Amino acid sequence: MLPADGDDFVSHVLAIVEAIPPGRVMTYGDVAGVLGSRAARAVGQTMARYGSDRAWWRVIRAGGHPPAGHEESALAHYRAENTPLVTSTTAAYRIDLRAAGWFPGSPGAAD
DNA sequence: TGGGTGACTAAGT
DNA sequence: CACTTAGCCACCC
Repeated sequence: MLPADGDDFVSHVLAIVEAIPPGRVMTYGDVAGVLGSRAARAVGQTMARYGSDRAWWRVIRAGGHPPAGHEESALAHYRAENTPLVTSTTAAYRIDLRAAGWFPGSPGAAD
C-alpha cells in the first residue's frame, strides 16, 4: 500500500503532485522547496517508486526537461493536457516553465 | 545502523 | 549549446 496515508516525505510529495492542475508543471526542486527541503533527488526517487499512480509527468527538471528516460511518455501527456511546450530547433522538446510553471498558492497566476 | 543509490541542480569545460 | 564534475538529501535494503 502506498504510504500516502502517512506524514512521510513521500506522502507530502505525492500530495503536492496531486495538487498540480492539468496543463501545469512543477520542478523537483520546487516540490522539495514546498516541503522545506532541497532534496530534489529524493523527490525523483519517490516519484520513481510511488509516482507511477500519480501525474508524475507534471513534475519536471529545473531546466524544463521532462523526467530522464520518460520523455516520450511524458510528451503524450503534455499534448493531451495542452501543457505549454517549447520546441527546440536542435534538441528535444522542453516545458515552458514561464507559462506552465505552477506553485501552491498561486492558482492560475502563471503570468 | 550504515552504505549505496538516484525520474536532481548548478557550475565548469 | 552539449557534456562532465561535484554536491545534495531522503529512501531502500
